[in-house]
Amino acid sequence: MLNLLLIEDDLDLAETLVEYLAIEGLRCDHASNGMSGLHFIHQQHYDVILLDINLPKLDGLSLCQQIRTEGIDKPVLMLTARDQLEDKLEGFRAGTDDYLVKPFELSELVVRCHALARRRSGQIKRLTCGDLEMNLTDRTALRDGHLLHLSPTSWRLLEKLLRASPEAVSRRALEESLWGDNIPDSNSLKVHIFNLRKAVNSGFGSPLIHTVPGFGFVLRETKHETPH
Amino acid sequence: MLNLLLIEDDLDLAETLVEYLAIEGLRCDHASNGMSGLHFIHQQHYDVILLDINLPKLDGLSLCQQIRTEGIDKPVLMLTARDQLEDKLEGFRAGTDDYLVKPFELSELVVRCHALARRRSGQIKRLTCGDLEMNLTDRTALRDGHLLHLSPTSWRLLEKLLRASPEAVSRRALEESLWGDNIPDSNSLKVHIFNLRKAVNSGFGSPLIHTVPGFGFVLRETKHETPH
DNA sequence: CGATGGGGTTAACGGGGGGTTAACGTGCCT
DNA sequence: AGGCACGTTAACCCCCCGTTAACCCCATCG
Repeated sequence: MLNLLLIEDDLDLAETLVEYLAIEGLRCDHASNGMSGLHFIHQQHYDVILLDINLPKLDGLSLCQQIRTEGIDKPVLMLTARDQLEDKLEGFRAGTDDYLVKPFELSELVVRCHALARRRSGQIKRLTCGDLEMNLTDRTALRDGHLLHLSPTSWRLLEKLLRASPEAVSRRALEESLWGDNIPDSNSLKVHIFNLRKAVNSGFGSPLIHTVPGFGFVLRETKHETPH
Repeated sequence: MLNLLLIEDDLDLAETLVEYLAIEGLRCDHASNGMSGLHFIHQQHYDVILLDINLPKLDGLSLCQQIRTEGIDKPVLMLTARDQLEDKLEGFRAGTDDYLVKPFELSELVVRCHALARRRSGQIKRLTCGDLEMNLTDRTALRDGHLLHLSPTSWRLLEKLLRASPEAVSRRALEESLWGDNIPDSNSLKVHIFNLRKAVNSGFGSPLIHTVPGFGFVLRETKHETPH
């Protein structure tokens, strides 16, 4: 879920926006002047910052410039009634990422927020299954929030299984994805699966890696038990 | 210098645009239909893609969707005469990053291009990660307020890692950013990483530079460790 | 019953990835 | 010349990790 910060001195407009954004499933804090907005930004993480230009205490352009020189690289979307070309150019010069002229359609604001957030943090490609999450870009794997320690091959195995999930993967396919054409004739795969199981299930309740007898393995949250 | 691709079937408009962009110092290739545009994208690196929606062969929306599903994450800016809300929403749904309605001011297009391309391409003058901060203008690096002494290559290494942070960087990419095409076949990178570590971690508690086994390195604040 | 075979577990070994150190050369500064 | 900073290279060490071969469990079947 996205986490936004709205910096806007028109309280009516702010309230409307926050409410609407909530309906659309976006959390949104609100600051009513520039200094307060700056404070919020330093305090907490936001995916996108919605910034009015006419603000008391510290105007939007200065605020934007300031956080940029501070090295804060958060996406900024300026919301303002100023529709002249020179205003826009000034906004971008100050370091904004997008510029929307009031009055605007709420739904356009929402999709632009998503676009901005995706470009910055959404470039991260992640695979998940239950409480297991694999982050391809920073190459970390987490189970229930805890960092897992995976060897290179364990990593590749898990990636393959996760990509296929909830489908099962045959031994053959797994071996091929690890070794290509020349597959060792030993039980190497078994050992790697074993290690992977140990790493993924270490201390956690339900196992995620299940074996499919006579075929291969699956990664899925709950395996249907059929009492017999 | 930015490298753009314009996909637009109106040849007059295209020519005008390309010329104007050249004046502003932006290189711009031109494709006159969707299929050709796709070909260009696969062929070469672009910083931003300018995309018309009404296109012969393959329309802009489909093209955008397609490259997104291919995992191509380049910034896309849609240029179109369609100004209705629903058109815009459709554009963003297809995965565009920005949407500009014709006719538009050329200078606005330029600043939006820069905004889209800015992220990893250098305009940011100050990079930080935790208590580490790097000031590109006066070429100083501080850790917890203390000045770090970095050799030129250590500096370049750190900059590369910092720009990518919190993403991991492969050994290959690091070597290429240091030496370009002719990479030494020795363990030079190892030594430089070692020196950089010494400089960055000198006397401080948590290390910031982590190795990703079998891949490369990351710069990030320490994550939660597993309870064994 | 014992044989068989698929799957799980464990430990030993060996190579290599990665870390560390020092020597050498080169350019620069005095 | 001498000193210094820096990049490169080679040598060395350690321990992780992949491989392998055992062994174990247990189901199925003759």
